[in-house]
Amino acid sequence: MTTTTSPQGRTELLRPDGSPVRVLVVDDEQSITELLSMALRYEGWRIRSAGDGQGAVRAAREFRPDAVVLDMMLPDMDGLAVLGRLRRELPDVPVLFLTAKDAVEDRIAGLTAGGDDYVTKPFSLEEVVARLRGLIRRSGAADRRSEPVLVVGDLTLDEDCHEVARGGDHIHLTATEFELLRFLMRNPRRVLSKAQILDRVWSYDFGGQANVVELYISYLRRKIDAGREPMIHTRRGAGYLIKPAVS
Amino acid sequence: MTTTTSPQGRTELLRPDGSPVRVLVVDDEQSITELLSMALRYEGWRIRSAGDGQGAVRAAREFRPDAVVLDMMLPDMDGLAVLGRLRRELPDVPVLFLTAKDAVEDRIAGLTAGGDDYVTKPFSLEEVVARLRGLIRRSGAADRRSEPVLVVGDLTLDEDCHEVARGGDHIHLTATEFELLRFLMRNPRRVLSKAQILDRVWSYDFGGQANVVELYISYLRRKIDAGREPMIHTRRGAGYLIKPAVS
DNA sequence: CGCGTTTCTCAGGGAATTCACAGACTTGCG
DNA sequence: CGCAAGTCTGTGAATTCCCTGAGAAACGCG
Repeated sequence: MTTTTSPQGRTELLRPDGSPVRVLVVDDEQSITELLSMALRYEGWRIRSAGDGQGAVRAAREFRPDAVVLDMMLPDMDGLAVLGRLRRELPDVPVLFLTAKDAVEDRIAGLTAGGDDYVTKPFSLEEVVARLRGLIRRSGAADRRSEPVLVVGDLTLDEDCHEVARGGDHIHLTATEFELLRFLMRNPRRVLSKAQILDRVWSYDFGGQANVVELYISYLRRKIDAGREPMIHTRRGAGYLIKPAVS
Repeated sequence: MTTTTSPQGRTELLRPDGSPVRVLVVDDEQSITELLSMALRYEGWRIRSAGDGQGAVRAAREFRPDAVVLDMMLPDMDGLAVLGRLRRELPDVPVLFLTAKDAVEDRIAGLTAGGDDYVTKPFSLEEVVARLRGLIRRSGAADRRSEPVLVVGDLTLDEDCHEVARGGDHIHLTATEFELLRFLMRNPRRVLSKAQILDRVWSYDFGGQANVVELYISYLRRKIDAGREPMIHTRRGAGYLIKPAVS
């Protein structure tokens, strides 16, 4: 796969032949498949969705996806059975498991040994997209040149090892801070509204106050902009944006 | 999509084949659909409107719009249900949600996640048009060349990062000032009456004095024309216009 | 289980923004 | 020249928006 720059200025993954990456989404809750389809389409990927094991296998056969998002709780088949059938259709395709938080983690842990990955419900879209990008990038067909490091000015964020540094100084971020910064850095120089940020960085069932965003922006500023030329800017009444400090 | 310049000097979005962009407007208040239809037609777009979920789905099927404006409060169906049905008809079409101001915190969750956007009622037409243009521009079908930067003389306005500069000097504007300037710059060399400006830049339920326009023009002049060749001109008894300073 | 870390709510304070009002000024015209 | 309509802008009040400290609750790890 190679990367190109979309009209939005974001980089998207492509297959070696230049066609878009194909992702199959399998979940029985339609609201989830819709949410995921929408978000993944926006990444520039081609999406097919299925609501049960039967449909998943059928879709796998004819759609030939490059990656699969698979809920482990399906109505008609055991998750493992579905996985087995999928594997027979698509031996080398990476799978991102969706699982309930309290589900037996060791069983999943065993499954991910082959290079697959998983996220727990309720997830944030940034998380799903990031893991999927990682899986696709690392899967055999992926172009190795596609970079896992985001750079804006002297600020760098490594999606692989979850490390952030500004001007050489390493910066420790919590999980939420990291995701927020990643979202900002994947959309440099663009104003992002608090609603957009909330929808993307917080999990889909978050029902809290929108001012967590303000709070976490404030945390990020303390760690990233402290004593330096600020990179995170407020556009009053519109949102926030990150851009290189031109000074 | 490509951009062309109309005889009046405005740039409009077009589809790749040169036909006008199609937008579906869904709202149960007829006054709103009429207001929006009128404003969006003026952008050179082809408009269809629907007053309920049923009609929206039907219209989506046969009209095949490039974007949808969707009120989340419809009489016959839940907004999310309508959204789901629309998504099945038009998987890749961006949606601009209309929502009551106090409902924002409620359940916008996930709505803007796919690159969609929303505005709160009461909205200003400039806001709706601008967001819609943004959505259409960023949607897959958009022409890569369509620029998010307005230029008049040495004055530039970037709609993505909400930045304005004249002759290289960065200028800070408030939200209202920004929208007013955007409206002026999208209609360069054309006289805009105070009534037009009020209808376009202020929200449709604004009940104040008409001289806010004068006030904000005065603010803009202080920031943009201060100590330079003026670009904002008064046509006494007619309105205002912006044009490059020829000096 | 216990402790440190992380996430999030709440509320106060401060600053920016919006807008009304009123008086000064400008322009066109009789 | 003087008037009237139209326009400009200083002042100030109300409001909105944003930032951040403090602390409660949830989490994670040994």
